[in-house]
Amino acid sequence: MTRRTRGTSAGLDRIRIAAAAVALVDRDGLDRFGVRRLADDLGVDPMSIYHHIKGKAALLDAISEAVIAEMDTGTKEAPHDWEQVARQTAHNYRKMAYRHPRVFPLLATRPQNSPAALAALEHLIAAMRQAGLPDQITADAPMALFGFLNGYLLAVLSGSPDRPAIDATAYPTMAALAPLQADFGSAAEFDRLLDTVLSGIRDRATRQATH
Amino acid sequence: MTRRTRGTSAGLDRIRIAAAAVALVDRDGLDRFGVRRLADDLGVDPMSIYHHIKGKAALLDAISEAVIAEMDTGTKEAPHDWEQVARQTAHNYRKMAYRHPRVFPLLATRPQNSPAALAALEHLIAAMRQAGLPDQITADAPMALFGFLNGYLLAVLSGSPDRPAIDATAYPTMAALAPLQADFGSAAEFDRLLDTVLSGIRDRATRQATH
DNA sequence: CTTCTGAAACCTACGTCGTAGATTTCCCTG
DNA sequence: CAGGGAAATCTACGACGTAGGTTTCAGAAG
Repeated sequence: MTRRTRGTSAGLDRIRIAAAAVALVDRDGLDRFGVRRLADDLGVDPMSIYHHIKGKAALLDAISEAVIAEMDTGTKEAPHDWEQVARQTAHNYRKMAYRHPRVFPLLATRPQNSPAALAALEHLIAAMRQAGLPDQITADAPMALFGFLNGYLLAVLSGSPDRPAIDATAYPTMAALAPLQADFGSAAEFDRLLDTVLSGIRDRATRQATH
Repeated sequence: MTRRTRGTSAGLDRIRIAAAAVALVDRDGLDRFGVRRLADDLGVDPMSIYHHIKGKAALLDAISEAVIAEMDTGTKEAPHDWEQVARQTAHNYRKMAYRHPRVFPLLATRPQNSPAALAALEHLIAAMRQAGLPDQITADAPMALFGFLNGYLLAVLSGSPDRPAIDATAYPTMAALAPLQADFGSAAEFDRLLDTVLSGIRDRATRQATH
């Protein structure tokens, strides 16, 4: 009963494969991910996967696409204030990242061209434009916001669970401020940093408007 | 003449290995990087490398350490205005990233605990503290700045050389603003986004001071 | 001058990986 | 009932990371 006979259907398709791949990365991490292990999880011959997804690189694309698609709930509401849209998007993104910490490096590294990702961007900059923000600042906002989100979440999620203590004599200021960084990775820290980035966008907008 | 006799020195050490590894990643990319190819470049047996660096993971650590160390020129000047320090650090970081675009994902993914990296951080937050910025904002600044730098540079450097055109009917606002994103990856765009982040830090500081 | 010792390098071998190419089986259409 | 395409498996190849053993040499100890 170990293996299927040769021509019978195994019910494989892109969706099922991507879901199993996400589960495998969540469980074992990116290093241990591979076509053969994925085939084992699916109870299938490794080469069967290639009839639906053309190679390992495409598999990684499918993983990031699946994880992004899982995130797009609740963006269909009426257009709010652009800052509310940005905050909501950022928090949804963070939630997704914490659900799949070992998948996240894939998202931060690869360009995101999936419909779900583009729709979220369109929603955000449409709200900014409707609010009357200068076009150049609106055009720059996605890179500023998602640049920060990707870099910050990458640092938080791939940081070692026990952060090394700092040498107080070599780096006195860092040592003095260390207590204020004790909530590393917390929602409170995230809110502070997100506020900083959004403040920057707002500030640049008002400066350019009055100039 | 193909191979060395067995006990003779090949002049290997951690420095030479790391330099060759950086050159190999620069040339062939992270996917093609491996112990055997590195040994070929060095004219050496693969296992010889293990007497100086204990495994592939440690090799990647050595690569990122070498690239960071190459960056620390010019931080020994007198303490300037904190914004000048931040801008200088950011520009140095960007220069390094553009010199080694295929190494950069390594830096953005791994926590940076090398002395060179810590010294740059200490320099930055010392300048902020001396300028009288609130401690919490100073403590948050490194994550805000390097979060942005890592995420943004990752997007710029690993983006495909030909960016896909956007669907004007599905995403009208993005299509309308596309001309303003034409300088993707340029120094001008970088300066605008860096200004945004630094404005956010400054703005938060003044708001907290007057509050 | 001889002997010992440790380091540096190489050689062999094992299990794993991604995937190209050929083969088998099923299902659907004519 | 014939045949063709789709889905799955089987086989095989080259490359990878690295554990364990072997060889050689330089310098210290006697």
